[in-house]
Amino acid sequence: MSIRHAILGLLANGPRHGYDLRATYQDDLVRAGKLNIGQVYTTLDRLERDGFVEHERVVGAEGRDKKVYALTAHGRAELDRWIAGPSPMPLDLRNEVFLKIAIARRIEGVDPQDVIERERRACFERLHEVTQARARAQGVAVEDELLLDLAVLRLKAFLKWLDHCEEKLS
Amino acid sequence: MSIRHAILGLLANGPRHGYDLRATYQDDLVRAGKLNIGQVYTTLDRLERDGFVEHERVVGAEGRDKKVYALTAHGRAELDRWIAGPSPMPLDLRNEVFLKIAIARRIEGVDPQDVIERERRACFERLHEVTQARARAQGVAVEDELLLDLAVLRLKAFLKWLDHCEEKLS
DNA sequence: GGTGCCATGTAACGCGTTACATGATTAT
DNA sequence: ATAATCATGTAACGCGTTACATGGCACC
Repeated sequence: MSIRHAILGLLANGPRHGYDLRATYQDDLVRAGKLNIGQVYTTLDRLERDGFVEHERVVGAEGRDKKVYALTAHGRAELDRWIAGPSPMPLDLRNEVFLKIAIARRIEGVDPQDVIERERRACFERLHEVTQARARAQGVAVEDELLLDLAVLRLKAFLKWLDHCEEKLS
Repeated sequence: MSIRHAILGLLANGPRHGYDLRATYQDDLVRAGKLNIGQVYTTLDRLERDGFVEHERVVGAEGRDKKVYALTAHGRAELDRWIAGPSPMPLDLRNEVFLKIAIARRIEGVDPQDVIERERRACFERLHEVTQARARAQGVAVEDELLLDLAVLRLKAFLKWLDHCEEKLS
């Protein structure tokens, strides 16, 4: 549901067309993120179908055809509702590492402690990468920093959890 | 990709049929988790198509028809490869709360600090719920505890991040 | 006779990804 | 000329969810 709301959010500051929405998303909203252009168009179709946006065909000064989308009142209400409400924090019952450990415990000849150790190594490496990226982002853009700070906190929490798993399963 | 591997993992201890796989998943592997039975069958179809499993029609003692699936050598190799390799730890570039904050900053009349405050409250409540569930799980099953411990660590990390956001965006 | 569990599926939809196709304009 | 960018789409596939459909068996 995130891309729908991201697009609604970008439209809150005025009408835009699909290609422009993608550029704004990638260059301004989530600088490290990629947004598939095909998905933008299908998402806009669905938003229009649901009455959140409406479009107008505009022939630009250059002669290019554009479909310029604008928020409807309904769309603005949905955006406000989304921003005002809390985001779900699900339990992550399908966590891949958890599943891997649980399965490893059930198979003969596989040591779950080895799995934990390998995941820990990979997690450390990842933390290192992200920390370097964080250093490079320092002072460039606040939001880039925030996203990387979140990743760092998550990875540290995960490492703590892996230690915890090792203890409890020994 | 998690369900595919979970099913391969459950088949490592011997052949099973779809309905049984789902029951084992829910009652043994991820006790808090639900697995849609339709998805089990479509996943088994795909695993078979890819050569990871093969099935045999078995008429049970009661007269019920069962399709009993077994790992192929290829499937076992894939399972081992999955267990041995690290799990991806992506950056979560589409994190809903991050998007919400970023969008809130770009819309007039919306205060991102309010968004952060609301998310924090929701996060606290969630932490409280999960902590209670954790207490109930204590001593029942180690893996139930681990999953909830992970959730607790994640929520705490997220709360820390929200505090961090509040500072940096003020 | 009905309810519930065992057992298998299909269909429709949403969201996401990759790849392909089509044109116009702009810059080199 | 031709490559890049602007601009719009479609098609195919994977994975996930909900809902629907079918039938046998067991128990009350």
